Amino acid sequence: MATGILSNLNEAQCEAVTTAADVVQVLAPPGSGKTKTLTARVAYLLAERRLKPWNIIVCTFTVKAANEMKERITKFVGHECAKQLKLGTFHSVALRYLKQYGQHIGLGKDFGIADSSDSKAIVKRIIKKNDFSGDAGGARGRISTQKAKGIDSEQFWKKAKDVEQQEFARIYREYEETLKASDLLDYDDLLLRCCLLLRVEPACVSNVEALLIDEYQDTNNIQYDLMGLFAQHRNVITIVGDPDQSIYGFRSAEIKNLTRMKEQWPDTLTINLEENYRSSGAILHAAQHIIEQDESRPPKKLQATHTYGQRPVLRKLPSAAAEADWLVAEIQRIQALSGDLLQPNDFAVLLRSAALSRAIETALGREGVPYRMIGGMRFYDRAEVKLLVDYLRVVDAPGNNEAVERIINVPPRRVGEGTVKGLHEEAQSKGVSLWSLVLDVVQGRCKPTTKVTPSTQTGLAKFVDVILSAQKKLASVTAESAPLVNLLQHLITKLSYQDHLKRKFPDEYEARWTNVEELVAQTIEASDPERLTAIVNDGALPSIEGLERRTESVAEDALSLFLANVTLATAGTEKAEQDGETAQQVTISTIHGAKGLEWPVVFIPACYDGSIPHSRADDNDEERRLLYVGMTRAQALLYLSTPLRNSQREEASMSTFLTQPGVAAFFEEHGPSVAIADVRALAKTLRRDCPSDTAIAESKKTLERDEDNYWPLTGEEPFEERAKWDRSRPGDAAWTFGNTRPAAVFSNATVTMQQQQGYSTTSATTKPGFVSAKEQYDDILEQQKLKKVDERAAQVRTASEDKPKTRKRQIEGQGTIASFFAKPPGRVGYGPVAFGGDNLPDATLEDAMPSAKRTKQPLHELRNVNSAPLERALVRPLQPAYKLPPAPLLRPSPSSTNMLATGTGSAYVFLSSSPPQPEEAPDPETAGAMPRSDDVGDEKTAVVRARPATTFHTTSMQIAAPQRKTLGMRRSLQGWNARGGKR
DNA sequence: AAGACACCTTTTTTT
DNA sequence: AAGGTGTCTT
Ligand SMILES: Nc1ncnc2c1ncn2[C@@H]1O[C@H](COP(=O)(O)OP(=O)(O)OP(=O)(O)O)[C@@H](O)[C@H]1O
Repeated sequence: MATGILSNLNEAQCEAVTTAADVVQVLAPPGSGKTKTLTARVAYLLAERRLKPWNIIVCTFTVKAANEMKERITKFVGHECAKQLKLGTFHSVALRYLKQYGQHIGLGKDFGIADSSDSKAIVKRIIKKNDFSGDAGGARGRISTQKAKGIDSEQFWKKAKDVEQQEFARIYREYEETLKASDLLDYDDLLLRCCLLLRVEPACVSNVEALLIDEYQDTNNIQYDLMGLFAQHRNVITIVGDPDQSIYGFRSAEIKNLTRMKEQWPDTLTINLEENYRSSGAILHAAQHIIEQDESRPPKKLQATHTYGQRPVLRKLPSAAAEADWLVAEIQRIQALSGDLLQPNDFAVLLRSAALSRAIETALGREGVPYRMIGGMRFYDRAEVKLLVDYLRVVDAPGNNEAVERIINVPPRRVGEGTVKGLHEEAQSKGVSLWSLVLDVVQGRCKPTTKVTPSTQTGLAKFVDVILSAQKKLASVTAESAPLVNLLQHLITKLSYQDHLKRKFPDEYEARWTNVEELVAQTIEASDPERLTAIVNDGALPSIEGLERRTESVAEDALSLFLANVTLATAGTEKAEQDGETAQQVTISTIHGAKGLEWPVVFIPACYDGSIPHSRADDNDEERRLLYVGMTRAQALLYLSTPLRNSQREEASMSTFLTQPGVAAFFEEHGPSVAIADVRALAKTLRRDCPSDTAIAESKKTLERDEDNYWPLTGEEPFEERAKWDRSRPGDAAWTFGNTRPAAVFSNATVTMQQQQGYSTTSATTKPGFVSAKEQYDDILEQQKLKKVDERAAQVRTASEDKPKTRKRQIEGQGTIASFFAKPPGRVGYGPVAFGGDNLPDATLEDAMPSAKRTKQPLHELRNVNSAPLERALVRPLQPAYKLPPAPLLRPSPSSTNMLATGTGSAYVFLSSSPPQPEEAPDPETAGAMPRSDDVGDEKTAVVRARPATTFHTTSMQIAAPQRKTLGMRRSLQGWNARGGKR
């Protein structure tokens, strides 16, 4: 057993895993196998030391890290054992203790968790009420900082010196009172109360035999205390961390906790790992050089185990849109030149902030590259989903004033701001909850001092009815009958939620509704009795003799369990992640979200001042570490880039971290030429089989351009800007080049360009290279124009022709020329693209898509993904659904759950970027290029056909009848619709 | 007093 | 794109 655990570890790692020392710190740079060591130690403790899984606590800082950890441990010890570990984020572990032992500190069982919007709303109201200045977000952050320091509102109140501090002290105090009144704990409270509990009742953790913590550099002081308390009986602690990767200072992470730990446990064994198993030498060198700009940092050894490899790329592009186009073209180029050694899964785009994803998503979408988005706006934070969740929260715990306030007038019930404010204050002064006051008012038990007009009274009555009937529903239903789904369906009906969404989001109703469907699907999964029982049982802390413990019941606690998971962002993520890994898709993530993960190819776009380092960041060193973390995610290829103008078209200059003297020497100015030898090296680094030379040559042929030489290295616009002046074009407004996306021109062209002879990478850095490229460009332009005329003639009518909307789009640069060309069969995209608005009025839709209804080819044959969800798509009506289709949603049997589950991943692909689409121009030539149905699912035969992209941009979503969309997929769909819909 | 509509700014990172 | 603000109508 032990040999299995230790077989892939080096000496230092082995020592860390097997050491008899109680307290162990593993301090090591990125990619040195820290997480691997930690998981191996868990396995070792279980197998060799015979610890019981339920006596081991494993803590991480993010949900994703927790899932990743669980997966890795499962590989060692199997699911049966792994699931019994007390493994999770600090917050979720703390929550378990509070749920089960909270009574020892006077905490009821039914407390809720305040999410950030609750907290912010509370603070905002307090500020407004008291006429204080300052922003709610800032005050909220300050409260959190104080809590992390262990200073409660009373302490702060006492030591507040100046007026400003007193003002804040008041906000802090009222905030705490408000939480208490609603029986809510905020994120920090979960940790604080858990600390309190473990101090008051140490027996709670008397069973704990070992504690392990990943990414320890991210601990804040409460978490530090919690660590000591969890381990207080046996003091067996293993932590791994890297001070250079500390990127959570904004939530009070203290790197000092490393030394503090050594002081508290003087026998701490510190082990350093120095070998990097992840990245090529070139990437490590560059990353190392950047982190060493921080002069306060002690020098460290970092030994590459891989070859030097390709130097990372530092690229300048004219605009954010151009950057995105270049990036996508590089993904396609590298995949092709690697002979499909690299697949979409192997690429990641890492961003400083989630909002930067828009340009990238647009470009990926246009090229039909499937992707998934991690981080950013969460599924449960979307307005249409959050509202329903808030209803559920009120049904679960009507004392939650915050949630009541948010839903009391949505949909509009003529209960306005003034009334709510009045009632809220009245309730507060009476010492009752808003809900019970409203209930009394409606049921005539109490006349409010607040003026309530008759129509408002009616509105309140409606509201009360919704909640009461829902509560009844919940109570009357047994665990076996999927209480959550029934409850949610009840609410949706009772609220006429479809109509509400239609009114509120006329342009993007479909997308919003799809999210509601997704929520319903999530609750199906969450209320699967087997699953619930498993969660309750495995989540339960072991019972300890002589210690009173509250247990959870599947029937009664399904709702609150689900809601807690929603707030802690745990709900649905595990499944979504598994699905995300099986489907072939490019990952887009924030850098924070990417910590601990790795990909063969990593892009970090938008490396400009203001983004990295962020303009609002107050610790530049942390920003630098963030860049370092991003860079060290890459195994084989790393691309940094910056647009010279950001998405708001303001001038942007390259990040100061990248303009320091000496940095340039570590980078290439453009993407690498990839020769066959490079592919072999790549295969070796990734420990994969190398494709045959012929396979590589074949896939290379599908590329129009096998060098990264389209965009000038200076960051200027490429030639077609000049072409615009040089050439006279027939008077077709749609042909305006404007900001067109030239990359798309090339990758979409049917005309195969002759390979550029003698055009080496080095010459790409010189101007002449571009001149010759221009000639080829002109050539292609000519041919493409001819082809365009042909296509136009062949098509009775192109949808975009008489739509000013599309024309405007084109002028804005949303893929003009590309629209008129067929992609070569075989590669480039991964499936047909369909995008954008499902929001057009039906008439426009039919106008726009005359061919939509003529489609002969079944949709699922058009793409290379799992066909199951597509069949679901076909069952769905073409017109917007006005009813929840009950069939797929109301089968709570395990098989249906599975179906939905697998659907998730693929639907993901499908909705995120490349929904299936009917053939746009059923012309025989392109039809011949269609894949046969038995080709479906084979990556290599992915075939892309002619399509006017602009048309799809605006219409295809409706035809593609969006399926379940999963967590994190978000904006792809929604953002698009929002865009397509306007104007 | 509530709602509908237009117009404005502002958008870090996570539990 | 969502939240705030301001104006007008009901
Ligand atoms: N002894 C080893 N031999 C071969 N490969 C290893 C070894 N140790 C780790 N690796 C590999 O190195 C990669 C990085 O490992 P891991 O994610 O555990 O590193 P890490 O130190 O946790 O990185 P980070 O600090 O970035 O989270 C993984 O692909 C892992 O499989």
